[in-house]
Amino acid sequence: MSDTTGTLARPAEAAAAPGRSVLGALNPAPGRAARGPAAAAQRLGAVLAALGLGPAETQTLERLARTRIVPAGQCVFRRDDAAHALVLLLQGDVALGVGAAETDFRPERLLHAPAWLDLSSAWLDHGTHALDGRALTEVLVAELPREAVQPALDERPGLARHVITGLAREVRALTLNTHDLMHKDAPARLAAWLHERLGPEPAAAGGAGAPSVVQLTERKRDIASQLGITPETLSRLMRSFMRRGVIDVAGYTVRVLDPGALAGIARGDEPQVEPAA
Amino acid sequence: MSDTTGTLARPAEAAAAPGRSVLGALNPAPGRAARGPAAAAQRLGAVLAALGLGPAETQTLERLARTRIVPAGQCVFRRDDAAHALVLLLQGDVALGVGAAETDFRPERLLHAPAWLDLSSAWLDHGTHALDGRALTEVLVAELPREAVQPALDERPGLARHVITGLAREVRALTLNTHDLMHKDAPARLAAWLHERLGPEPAAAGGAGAPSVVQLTERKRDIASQLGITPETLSRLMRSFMRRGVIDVAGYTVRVLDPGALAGIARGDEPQVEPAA
DNA sequence: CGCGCTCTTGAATTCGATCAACTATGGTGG
DNA sequence: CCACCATAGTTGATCGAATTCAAGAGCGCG
Repeated sequence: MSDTTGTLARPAEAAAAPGRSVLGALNPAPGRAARGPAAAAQRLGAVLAALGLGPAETQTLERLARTRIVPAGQCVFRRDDAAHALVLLLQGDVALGVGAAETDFRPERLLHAPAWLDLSSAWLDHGTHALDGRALTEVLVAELPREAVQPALDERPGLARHVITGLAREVRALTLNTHDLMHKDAPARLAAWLHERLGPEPAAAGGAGAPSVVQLTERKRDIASQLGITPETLSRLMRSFMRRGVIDVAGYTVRVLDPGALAGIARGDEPQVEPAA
Repeated sequence: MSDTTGTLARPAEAAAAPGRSVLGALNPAPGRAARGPAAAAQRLGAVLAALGLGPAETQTLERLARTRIVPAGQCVFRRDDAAHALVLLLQGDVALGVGAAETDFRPERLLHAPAWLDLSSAWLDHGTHALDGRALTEVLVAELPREAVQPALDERPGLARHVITGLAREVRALTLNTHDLMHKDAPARLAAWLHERLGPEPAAAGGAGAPSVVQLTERKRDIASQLGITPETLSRLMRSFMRRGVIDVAGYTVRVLDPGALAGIARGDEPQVEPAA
């Protein structure tokens, strides 16, 4: 098949996207969590700051947090576990989804540090985590017990504000996702997913000067799982887009040739015509 | 078809479920919103109290709120409208969904007063409402401008706590909904929906003494839309469940004959066998 | 009564899943 | 070094669930 070859066995960890903005400096040892209490504490402070918290709030939370290392493949938390703490992902990648064993686990969302793993469950009485959290790499997490955060919240308005904003963002993302699942078909969802990871490409004036590239950092089966489709369907869709000249796929590298067409497919208004040739 | 008849044209508004618990007294004039500033203010206070806010928080919010009446069929807010305020539903029913005109509007969630209509969007910078909100009946809403709520939040910890809890509940509901959409088929989703509206029926010892009844208060097409299926499929599923002896449908009244079987279908572990006869 | 609305039922169709090879890659151990 | 195996992805054939299209039935209302 011509030159569609690329590394197949795994998405190259070394090929991770170059760190961007403030968070760039936050990935010192990719794939390996910071070892030792001192390193963990330092990392916690950096992550809290990166999430937009002020120095005072950061210090308050640092005192409450308990950090924990979870080896790759293990569960960070299980759904139906009582959620007594907010969970923050300091380092590594975690999949939120369902499934008993490491096999047959179906990820619904993938998170990369730094990010909140579960900012909501602990606030609900008798709340449990809604999903399993499974470490994809070795992972460093911080847990903030609700009982301890509660009073801190009352004293530090900035903290409450941060929690509210984080939750609001999550509500928005979930609402949009739900909408897509209900009303968009598989091609539209994939196109939207790809288009979203393009970032704001400011209208390259030149022709084929700098085609936008999306590097897939996760296995295709996990991407498919997030989109609510099977790996087979994902593969067929990729090929279909390729035949239409919208993208060019080589292994885990996707070059987007026609962002406009991609957006059209994502909106669902594209008539799905495919050249017979 | 024997006695499956029932009122067809509309779900009888008068047949609304009997008011339950604290909220029973909150529906004085069903179908018609409280008229006049005084009535609106009183209703606002009652709703805030019913939502679990203390007297101090209630008074604070009462001062900030602006109430508004929206006639049936009109939009309470449009998606892509800038969201500058939290929106609270004081009276009436609203559908959250998408669709330009009153026809071809696809509801994704239905809300009955008292409830938060949009507790999240206003917290996001440049935030817009994620969905259209369309009044199904004449509706009374209260809007709490974010700029005004913000400082109140810093002074009254109970307020922040309430917002956080509300958002956390929403995150949980959306997460579970997303999960169902991705992994459950149509019969399972419908069964789960029905089972949820059964309420905690405490194991009726008697035989066919008091079969649990679910009164549908909305059009079946709207129920289907919420479940992400077509009205035709909903109709077929209802009939299928009926043939299996799980439920009995008469117009907008659904009698659940076998809650256990319903739960089984909802879990998806039921082998979908249907008696040939 | 006829019109408009909602729901129902049937037939045809289509999208995506499932099942089953087969290819490509990387790691392991002889 | 190479045979061997495990894993990831691709491709094709087939199946089935749910939508679409089309027609009909029940009910309320002017």
